Amino acid sequence: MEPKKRSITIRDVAKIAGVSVSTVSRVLNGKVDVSKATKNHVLQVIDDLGYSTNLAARSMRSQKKNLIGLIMPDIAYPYAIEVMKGVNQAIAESEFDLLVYTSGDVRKRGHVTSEQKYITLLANSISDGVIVVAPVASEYNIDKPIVSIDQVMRNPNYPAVHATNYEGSVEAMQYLIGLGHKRIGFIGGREELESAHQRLRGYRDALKSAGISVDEQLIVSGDYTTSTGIEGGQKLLSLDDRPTAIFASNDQMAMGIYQIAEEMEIAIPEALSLVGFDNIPESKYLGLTTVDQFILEMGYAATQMLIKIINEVPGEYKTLKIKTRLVVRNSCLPFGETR
Amino acid sequence: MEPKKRSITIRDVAKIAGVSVSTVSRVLNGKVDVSKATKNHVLQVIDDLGYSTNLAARSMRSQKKNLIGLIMPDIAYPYAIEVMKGVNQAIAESEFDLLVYTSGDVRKRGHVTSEQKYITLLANSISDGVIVVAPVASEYNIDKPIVSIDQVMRNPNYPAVHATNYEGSVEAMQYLIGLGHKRIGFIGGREELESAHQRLRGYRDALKSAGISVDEQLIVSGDYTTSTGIEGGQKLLSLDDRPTAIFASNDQMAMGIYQIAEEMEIAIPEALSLVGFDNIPESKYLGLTTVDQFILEMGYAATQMLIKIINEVPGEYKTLKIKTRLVVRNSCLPFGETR
DNA sequence: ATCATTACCGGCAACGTTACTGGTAAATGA
DNA sequence: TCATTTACCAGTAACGTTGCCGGTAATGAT
Repeated sequence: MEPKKRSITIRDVAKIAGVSVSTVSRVLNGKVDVSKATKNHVLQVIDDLGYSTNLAARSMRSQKKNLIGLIMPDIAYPYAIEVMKGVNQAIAESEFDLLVYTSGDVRKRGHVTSEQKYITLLANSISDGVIVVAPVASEYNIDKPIVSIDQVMRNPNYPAVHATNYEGSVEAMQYLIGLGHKRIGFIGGREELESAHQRLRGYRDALKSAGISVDEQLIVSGDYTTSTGIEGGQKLLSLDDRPTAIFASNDQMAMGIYQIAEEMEIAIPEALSLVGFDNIPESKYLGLTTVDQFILEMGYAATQMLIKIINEVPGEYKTLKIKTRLVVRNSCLPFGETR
Repeated sequence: MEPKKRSITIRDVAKIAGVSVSTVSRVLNGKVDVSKATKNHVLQVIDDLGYSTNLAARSMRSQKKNLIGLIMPDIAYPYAIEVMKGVNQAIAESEFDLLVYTSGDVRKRGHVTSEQKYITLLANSISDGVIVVAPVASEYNIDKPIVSIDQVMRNPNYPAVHATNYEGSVEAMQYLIGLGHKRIGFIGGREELESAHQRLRGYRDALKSAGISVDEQLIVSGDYTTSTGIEGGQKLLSLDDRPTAIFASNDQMAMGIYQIAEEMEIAIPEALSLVGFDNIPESKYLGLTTVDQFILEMGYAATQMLIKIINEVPGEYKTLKIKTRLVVRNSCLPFGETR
């Protein structure tokens, strides 16, 4: 356990093996200009000494790092986890390794928008490319490929993978409307994210085309977290003329609604129909009807795209839209039924 | 989108700001020897140019990196995710950032045990310390602090955080035995992990002290994955004199048993009592009775411990045992009841 | 036997940063 | 006023690695 003063360097290996530093480097990188005998010998010494190359130094000197960075605002929520699974899967099939990077709460150090800072830091330093989830900035100061997951606000020039948020939202609403619901509440997502806007737009448009006027009272704001789901649900369910259905713009907020509804003794689906968005694994257990946006697949696709860009395989790399799908479970009932 | 040839370096900043490189470095690191005027000016230039320090170079030169590495064999299973949550929480409260590292399937590159290789790589390169989850190697060639989660096989000298696997296993078995079960199946975990051995030992000992002889037929092997849960369950449930209860040595394998039991039309808990280990989030939804080993807390504690070691706060850093707790849900029934 | 080619390897510079050393001008003390 | 401290800053040497250039010995061709 007593830490060594200095770790073993390539120079140590060279000295012991009786060769030059560059020779060691060459065997390390599988170059041709080295005889089999010396190669084996050096390899042996490397093994004996327990040498391992210093990533920092290598990455500083050479270009290819075989490392992909994944940047997320937080790590501990189902959406993020699903993305990671997808990314991880694509990574496992590739020659790359994954570096998941989270700064916890990025605001803790006093910078309000340090997202960019972290991205540049990571990207310019040690990775070949970056995947950024739910990006809030519109531009990044980067000399490396970057692919974003979830829609990008202003700058559509970055390659991105995202779901058909608008269409999915419309479909969910049509389902609810088709069940006969007219007073449908809506809980919005994080303002800074384009997905939140798209889903709200879908909500409004679906109502309009069904000839139902939008009651602004029924629209409350949230930020995709469970707690705002609870708050929003509370607000909506305390209304004098409370909604008979709620469309939460993600599943996690829908989970919050389950909680507050139970607390207020409003049965789902008997007294309240509920639809979510995302289809996180928990929804299956909850029996929540939701819009599947294939998060895992998005992570997978984004990673594949990034790898292609890094490896410079030719092709057009633009936004990739993944079709959502409504999965009906048992959190909804037709309006009027057993109410 | 057109990548720049070279990223902006500290030298560029220095040139534009009309100061020396070392001065820029000093403002970057908050040193004192720099006037307010120049400091602000340099900061301005940095902002204008969108400069960000190259982590690799910095980490090569200086000692402190403010980065902690988390190494896991895989990322996409509930246990790992819970650990990450805990680690992430401790990170958020600290001055450190987190680097989650996974090599996908480490075997894909032909090295059977590259776990060590990856750890040394990461540790010696860019982090101040490493947390390794479910370690299989007994020794690491590292000059940085290391804390392991889950029990370490042979070398108890590394500080580690782990659950009371043996005691938890005994408690689970006593519960099952207390319900009147005598033929209790067991599915084991990954051979290389100490936790697997401890849980098996608990199984055997509990039976012995209850005066029940161990039927080796009832012990099948697994590797903590859902699929081996299915296989093991199949084996056990196809036995002529099949068990009335199964103790799966982790929840994920228990989930596999739910699947195979449903397929074989064996009702849980009516026809089969089931107990797991871990208490992953899914278990709550499944209604699985299981041994909670507070995974998240383990991640949290391990991270705190590592940070203390890195910051050299004095104290004894040995193995920290976290007490397990049996959480009873509804996957078990007394023997003979509604069978 | 001579020349050209090839196989192999060592030396040196550079990547972008920080630690250290030391130097100059301003501020302070007598 | 002069000496001494202080505040500030520039220059240089590393950190561990890889890329490039060039050099020697062995091999092949004639």
